[in-house]
Amino acid sequence: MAAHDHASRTATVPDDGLDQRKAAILTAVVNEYISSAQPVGSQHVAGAPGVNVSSATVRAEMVALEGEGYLAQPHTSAGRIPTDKGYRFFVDHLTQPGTLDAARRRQVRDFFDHAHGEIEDMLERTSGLLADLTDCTAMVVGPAHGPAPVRSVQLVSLGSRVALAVVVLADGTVEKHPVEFPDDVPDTTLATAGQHLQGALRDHSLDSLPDAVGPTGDPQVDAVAAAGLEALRVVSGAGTGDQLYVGGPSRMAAAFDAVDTVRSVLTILEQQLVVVSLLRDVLDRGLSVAIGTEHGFEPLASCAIVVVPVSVEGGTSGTVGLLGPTRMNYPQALAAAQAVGEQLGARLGEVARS
Amino acid sequence: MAAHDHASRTATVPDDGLDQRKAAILTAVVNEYISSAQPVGSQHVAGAPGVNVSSATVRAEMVALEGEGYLAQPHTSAGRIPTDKGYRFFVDHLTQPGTLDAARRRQVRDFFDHAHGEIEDMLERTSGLLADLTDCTAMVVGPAHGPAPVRSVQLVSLGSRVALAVVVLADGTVEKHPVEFPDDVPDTTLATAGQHLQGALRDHSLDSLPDAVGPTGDPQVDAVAAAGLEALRVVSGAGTGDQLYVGGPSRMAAAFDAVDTVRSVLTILEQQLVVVSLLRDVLDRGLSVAIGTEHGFEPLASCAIVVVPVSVEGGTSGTVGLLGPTRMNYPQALAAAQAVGEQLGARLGEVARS
DNA sequence: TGTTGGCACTCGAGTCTACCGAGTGCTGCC
DNA sequence: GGCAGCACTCGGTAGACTCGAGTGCCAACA
Repeated sequence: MAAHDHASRTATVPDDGLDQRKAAILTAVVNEYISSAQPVGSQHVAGAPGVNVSSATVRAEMVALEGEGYLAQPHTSAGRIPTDKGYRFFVDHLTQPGTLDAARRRQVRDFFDHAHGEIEDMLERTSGLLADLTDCTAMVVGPAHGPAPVRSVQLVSLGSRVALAVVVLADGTVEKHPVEFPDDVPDTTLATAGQHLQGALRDHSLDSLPDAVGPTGDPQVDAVAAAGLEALRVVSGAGTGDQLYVGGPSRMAAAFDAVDTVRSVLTILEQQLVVVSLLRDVLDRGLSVAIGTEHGFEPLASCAIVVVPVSVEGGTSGTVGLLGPTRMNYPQALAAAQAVGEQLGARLGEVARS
Repeated sequence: MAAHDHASRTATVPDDGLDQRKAAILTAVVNEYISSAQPVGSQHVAGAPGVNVSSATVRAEMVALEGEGYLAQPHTSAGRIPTDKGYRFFVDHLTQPGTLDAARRRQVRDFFDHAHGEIEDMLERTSGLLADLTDCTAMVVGPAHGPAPVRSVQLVSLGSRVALAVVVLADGTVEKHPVEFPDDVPDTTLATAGQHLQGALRDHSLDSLPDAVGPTGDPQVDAVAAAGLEALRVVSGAGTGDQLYVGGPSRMAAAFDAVDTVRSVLTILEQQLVVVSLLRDVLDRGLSVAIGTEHGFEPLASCAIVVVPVSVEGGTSGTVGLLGPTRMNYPQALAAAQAVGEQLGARLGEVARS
């Protein structure tokens, strides 16, 4: 109780803070538990740098930390493990911005130096990179191309009554959707309608498509153009810009030893929509790390999520995320996600700007 | 030994065969083991349909089957489990072509009735369907569009020195690749070069691109066109046609209880190239089922693979496959894969033909 | 001669016990 | 307030034991 009083009344940092020694102890417990996955005993902590007191004192402090909810004991006579609140404090106050080690920094640089080809490929490979860097499952959400202006619209005939509406956006993405016609459409009509659409839509964004394109005088062309516009509207609604790329889901199998946990986490990861909205949710709440139940998504209660927005040209679009057990290496994960997110944004910006 | 002589000398089916009773016993063991995942004892088998003998007789036959390599015993005083050879015989001789049950058949029909939109989406969702049908991990390899003729080529400007080469193929797929130029290229030059390429390449396939397109008289246009052609060559080489879609990898976590096995299998599944060539390998060897070590790929020794080629318009391109534990439900898996493969082929054919 | 009931045997799985030791909470001394 | 000392707790491991499903063998039988 003395310890408790000390913490709540005379702590160095008044309110949500812990005095320096408690902080050092919490840090030691978190670090040790992250690397060993075993409950941490007072002896180990006493030997840690920054904690120059005996194990007995550490024990007393640990009792206090447990009372305040930062640590938990799986059972009496076991060491302590951090609670979600403990991790939260660690992430918020005990870990400096942190940078990647040299090897990883080079790996990121090399990757983006050699990144080329289609944007989708690059996002996919980026998720692999991030998984490699952190040993967590990585999630990359492609930039929503809402604001990207249309560069080209084309109707390509695939058959007498089927065409493909192909639209190229300024960010280098290509969207397409099949269009079916009730009657045969001659190639010339298709081409004319395509050009008409292109003229009308160029530099619009998919988010702000006009309700209709002006008449051309030829009713058949108008009909075809209207059908094409409809297809583009579908594309814009489907929002393939929110495409999710998951890298290294197998890492989740290494993170847990209960096969049930693994299965349920993998099941979640298969649901793009769920994952994307989960990431958005976390970001919307202004967090970059969601630990345990903080994201309010029960099935991932034993996981932590790291999210970093990708900003392209000032605006933010796209997300880079990491999923791992709550005892993940937060500093490293954050640093890696930030580095990759930054580089990715720069790279995407290049394409858009060039 | 009497039993053994009986089997090897006087069996009804002379060579690779088993007499009817042994076959019935093997069938019972396989079926029981598939559904229970527990070693099967002689009593259970004696009660199975088609086996009207006592457990003692079953035991004698089991000894023979074990001697011939169809069954194995995890340890003395445990029941028998089928060996890879046992599964093989079961698949080859003891299971009739088999059809899907009504509910699943309807599920497949409904799916393809409502399948629409982009081909990639459909393939992705098809893998999900197949996983749902079989409770295995499904693999769908997109049709290589080697033979599909080019319907449209376009160079779209993304910046003064960057364009996107976009090619639409008759099968409804769209490929693209960025093209960079050493100098600024005016839009008109780009458009002219694009049209020139389109004229020269239309109805070629990506597999048989010409070495060069004829000169236009304008050297800058020629240079741009050559760069565009080069980009298309990259696209053709990259062969996104062999794109792999993996559905329901989480099912592998339910199939094994060793988390290590799960992890290594998932790691394999993340390597597109490995999986695609594995499937191709199995098909090339004329198999539709590869059990255990038959595929010669060590890390998947405890898995079985079911492969069905997808034939579009007579020719075969694309593959659907299933990955599960060796004790998977082969008849159902085969039936589902065949049904889905067939429907998928028909659907892809429709697009190509229409 | 093939089939069967009977029987002794095997061995994994589960239960119980004892023990070890890492770790705790407490207490009294400095 | 910090610390050494100490009794205590309790999970994990190892060994003894039991249980029972399942086996292999054998003698009897149709």
